[in-house]
Amino acid sequence: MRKLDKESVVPLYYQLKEILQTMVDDDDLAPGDSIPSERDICERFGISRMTASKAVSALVHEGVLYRERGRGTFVASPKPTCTSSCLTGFSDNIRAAGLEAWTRILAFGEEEASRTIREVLDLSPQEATVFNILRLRYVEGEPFSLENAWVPRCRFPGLSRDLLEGRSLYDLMRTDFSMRLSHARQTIEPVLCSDFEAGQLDLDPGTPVLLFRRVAYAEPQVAVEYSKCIYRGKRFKYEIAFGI
Amino acid sequence: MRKLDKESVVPLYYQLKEILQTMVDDDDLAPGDSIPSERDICERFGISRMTASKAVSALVHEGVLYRERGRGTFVASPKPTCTSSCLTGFSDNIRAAGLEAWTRILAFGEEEASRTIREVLDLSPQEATVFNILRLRYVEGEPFSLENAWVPRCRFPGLSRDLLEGRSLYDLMRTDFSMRLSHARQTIEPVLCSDFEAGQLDLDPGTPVLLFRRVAYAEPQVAVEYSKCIYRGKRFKYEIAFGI
DNA sequence: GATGTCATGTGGACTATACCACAACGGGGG
DNA sequence: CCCCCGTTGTGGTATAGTCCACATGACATC
Repeated sequence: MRKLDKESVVPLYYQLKEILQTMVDDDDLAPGDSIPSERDICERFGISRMTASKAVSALVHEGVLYRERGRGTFVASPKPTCTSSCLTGFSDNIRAAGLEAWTRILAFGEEEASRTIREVLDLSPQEATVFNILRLRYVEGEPFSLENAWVPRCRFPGLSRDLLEGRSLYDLMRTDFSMRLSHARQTIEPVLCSDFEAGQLDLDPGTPVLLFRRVAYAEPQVAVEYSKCIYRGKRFKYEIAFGI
Repeated sequence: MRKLDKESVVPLYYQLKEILQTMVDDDDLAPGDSIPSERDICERFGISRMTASKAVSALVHEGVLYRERGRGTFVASPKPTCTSSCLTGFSDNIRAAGLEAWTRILAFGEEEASRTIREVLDLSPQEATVFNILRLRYVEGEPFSLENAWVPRCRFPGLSRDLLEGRSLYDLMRTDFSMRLSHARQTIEPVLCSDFEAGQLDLDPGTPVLLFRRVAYAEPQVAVEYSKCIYRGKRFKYEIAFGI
């Protein structure tokens, strides 16, 4: 057990936090294991409980540990990192709100649909090739959302990066493929952005953002797009009017 | 200046945090303004410095305030709001989905409305008394959301904790006050939950959650409720169907 | 006028202590 | 055998005080 240096300029709680973090990293403590109680820690390291608690709190805040009142503090399971870097969008109505908006295509590829996407888009194995489009959207010159969309190749023959450049995907569906969207279903959930997403959106990694997952339908019940979109939440709020 | 209720189950630091948040929201404090020093706050509210510091820390963590050693604590620049309204049929009714739901009232108080709440609810100074209701909602036995609601006393004479116990606020509005809600406006933003919120919702502090701010209207354009609601995002996703 | 010093006020860190709510456990009584 | 009820240990909150590092402005000195 490492000791604390009470003369150091590094705060005690921070030193203690590093020690605990190391123990978790080194598997001295496995997920689900309890760490020593705060009172134990005080005694072992010769510090006050507030200081011990502060170190533990920091790790709890980072998701390394979790507390249960009356039971103890435990090592959390490693978070399934959301590196899927899947993102999507629905911001056609940004312009309708009178804001300047434009889109940069980061990647445009053709690939075999994963099982999830095949199921969501209801694709048979014969038509399981999809276009995967990763776009970064700007509003008023600021990065706004990172959008990852999949559309079945069979429904959009000849779709290419050049064709999409500078245009809205939905507009293109309408004009070039005579496809009118009828509705969409989407879910919203709050997540912490990954390093990549943070870099693209000009945020600090770990900033809370909104993840929209969407399936868009054309004609009755024909899924034509699946997308996952990360929205900056700190700067933009979504206003929704609804009937009760 | 609102007071703290030392008898409440709501922690003092959390009450103080809400007060400070309100002051920022109400523009009693503009971006760049310094807030009272921690020692000032202690004295004014009759609490210890650790408690004051904890409240300030929470707001610093949320980006509402920032500290500068030796200088003070200041109000951060607000997040620019971008509203994109989409037509949605948003179902507020969990029970309609066939799930068991119940509510625990954590606090029921009567207080003078802050300026923001007065403006939002369109209250004249003569009728600026509001009921403040803090409720924890459970779905299928699990904590689901933490809702802080304000309703004008003048519109709900005789409303009490007992009256609300075990009932839906909206149901009560309808049956006991003959008030029919027409619509509501709300914004969604992703935030990191505080220690208190985490405790109530059985989450780890810092877990990303959804913050819904809502204004509900009865009859054409009469605001009858303002609420801030924290939803667990990890387990429950909001599904929204919308036309394009 | 420029410069250095010092008092003051700020947040940062820490101690020592207290009481509470909750979970787990175990013993005693039905 | 099961259930109730203390006991014990845990984290949650709060108090009252201490010392430190840093920023600022007033003031004295050069």
